Amino acid sequence: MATIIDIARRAGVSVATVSRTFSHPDKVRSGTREKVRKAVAELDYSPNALARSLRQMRSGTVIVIVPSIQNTFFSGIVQGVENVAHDNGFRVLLGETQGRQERLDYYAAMVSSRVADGLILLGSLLPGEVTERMKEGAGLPMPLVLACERFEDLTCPHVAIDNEKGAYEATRHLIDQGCRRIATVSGPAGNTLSQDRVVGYRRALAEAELPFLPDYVLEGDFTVESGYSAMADLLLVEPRADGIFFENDEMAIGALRAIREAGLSVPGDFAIVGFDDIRFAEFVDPPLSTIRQPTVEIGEAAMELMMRTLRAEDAGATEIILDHQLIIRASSDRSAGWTG
Amino acid sequence: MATIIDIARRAGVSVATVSRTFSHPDKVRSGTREKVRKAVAELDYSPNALARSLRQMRSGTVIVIVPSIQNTFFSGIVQGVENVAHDNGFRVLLGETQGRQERLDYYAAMVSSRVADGLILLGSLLPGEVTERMKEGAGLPMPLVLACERFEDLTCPHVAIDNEKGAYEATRHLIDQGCRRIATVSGPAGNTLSQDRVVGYRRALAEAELPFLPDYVLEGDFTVESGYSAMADLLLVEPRADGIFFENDEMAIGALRAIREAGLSVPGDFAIVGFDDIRFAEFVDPPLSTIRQPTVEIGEAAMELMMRTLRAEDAGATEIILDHQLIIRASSDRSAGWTG
DNA sequence: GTGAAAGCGCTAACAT
DNA sequence: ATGTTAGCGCTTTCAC
Repeated sequence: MATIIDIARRAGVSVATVSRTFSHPDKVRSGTREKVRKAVAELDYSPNALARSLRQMRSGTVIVIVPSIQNTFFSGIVQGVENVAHDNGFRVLLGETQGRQERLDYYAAMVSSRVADGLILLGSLLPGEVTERMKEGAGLPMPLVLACERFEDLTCPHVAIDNEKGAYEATRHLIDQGCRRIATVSGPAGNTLSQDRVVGYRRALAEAELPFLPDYVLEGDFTVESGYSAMADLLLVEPRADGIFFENDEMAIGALRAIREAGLSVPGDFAIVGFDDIRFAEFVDPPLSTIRQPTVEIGEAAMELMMRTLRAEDAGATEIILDHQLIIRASSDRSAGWTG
Repeated sequence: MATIIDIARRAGVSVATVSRTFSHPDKVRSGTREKVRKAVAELDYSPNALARSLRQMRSGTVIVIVPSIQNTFFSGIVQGVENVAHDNGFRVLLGETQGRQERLDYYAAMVSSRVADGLILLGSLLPGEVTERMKEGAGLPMPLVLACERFEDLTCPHVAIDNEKGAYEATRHLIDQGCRRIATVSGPAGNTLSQDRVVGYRRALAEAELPFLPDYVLEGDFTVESGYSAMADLLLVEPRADGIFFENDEMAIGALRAIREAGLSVPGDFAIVGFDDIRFAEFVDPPLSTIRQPTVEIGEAAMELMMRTLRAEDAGATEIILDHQLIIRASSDRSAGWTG
């Protein structure tokens, strides 16, 4: 495997010139550049990024942490991250945690060992190292940007939508459709994003002077399966709800099955709204109303914040809130019946 | 940021000893080991993986290439890869191509520049570098393992299921359910995996002495959207099909919507079978019959092959074929009506 | 069991 | 514009 020395020898120049040809081409005369390019082609050389990173003390790589690549919601965000990373000469790699702390800590260790320069977190987990530092009241132990989730007591650049408002609008929409007994299926209790959405749900109820009933608040974990079983539980609650706000689309899709199996219908018996607008949302029966998040923009903003952090501009506690959008489909449309 | 020298100084030993404490603890007396561990804790040291990789000439990282993290099928495979990687002290990172050649080439370049040691490919794309070398009749330019897809003229370790047989069984099952006019929606034409499945479909037809009608073979691209539009086309074909084999579940789910919108039913008007058994398959209406692939096992086998390749054991053209399974759900069950 | 030292491939400061 | 060289942090002979 050819090294920079081989190229230098072959091109009849110094290693410094070869290096410059790659990093600062404008500082090399074009004739020289040509000689180098020729040698590179002949020997099929490609620079050793490890050596370069070691020397430069930065890897030029960021890792995006997703809870699950099975969750169809993250793709747009990753796309956005990559757009900006590419413009800045950075690589993007993905890590999947499957909700396991150890897995996240494993990726965090890659930053500590300088395999990557920073982490963009899409999930609801924080590296153990970070949690410890927070307790000590110290700063972040590594460059970190949160996309979507926020954490109590953690000062960290962060981009998201206004979850409280999104949930409020979803619930409000159900009320406008004539629902009066509105339930919700939330994410895991510790999840701030989920908590924010529950707050929005309650605000909409309060504003419409509808009672808040604890029995109408079920806890899920954002999976289809949990939506199915939460719905099974909800079917037993009297009086029966007539509208349900699901805190993500996957759970809503799981619930559709439970409702179908019970011989009930949507939106006739239950008007339904989800959250995220995943790709399947408009293909289920009936097509799912939902809150669409601007995923690509979230990713772009997150990577911008990461770049600022890495340039030591200290993005600090910068918080970027982007706009969401209520998408009305048949699952909540009681005005015209529903034809699918 | 502490380096190995800081630790050596603090522990009162040489850098060699510190290094050995991490890499070959058995070659260090336990008392010495303890001193080192103490210094490490005090200075919050973590070894610079770049320096280590540079010295060892291997990065200890493999990249798994997925076409899209929106495709819910890959998660299990990644899980399997990680199981084996972890046992071997390897890191796993993901790269998403979104079907774009440039993106794949970008990840391939990470191997050339020694950021990663090899690539595990889940998609239907090959790095440009590899394609070129193939034309020259040369060997692989980098460690590569194919999971799922195979390529003509490419000698490369590879793990998959028997796609031809899976498709045969799916089609055969439709025939057993009484279907006589069976259509199929394939993947992109160039895709070998898709070609293999079409072959299996045709074999089942031939065996049952059913005619093969080109009009009954539609081309999709494995997305929900393409399933929807292929189905829209298929609805216009006379005589109308009564059974359809979709080469993946996503397309089948898209088709369900088109069928619904046409006022037709499944499995009454069309019995349907998909492929992959993605998580949503049993939650759609009606639940989808499908061919389940042993995803975790595929990933494990792929990483085993990668390890062999990296240990220069030259896995060569090793091919591992794993068992699939026909999952029968309501979408193809005409024996008992369908209750969802 | 432990230490001294060479060197992995590259970049950047300095010299010419 | 180009060359010389130190050194990034680590591992690994080779001595002792």
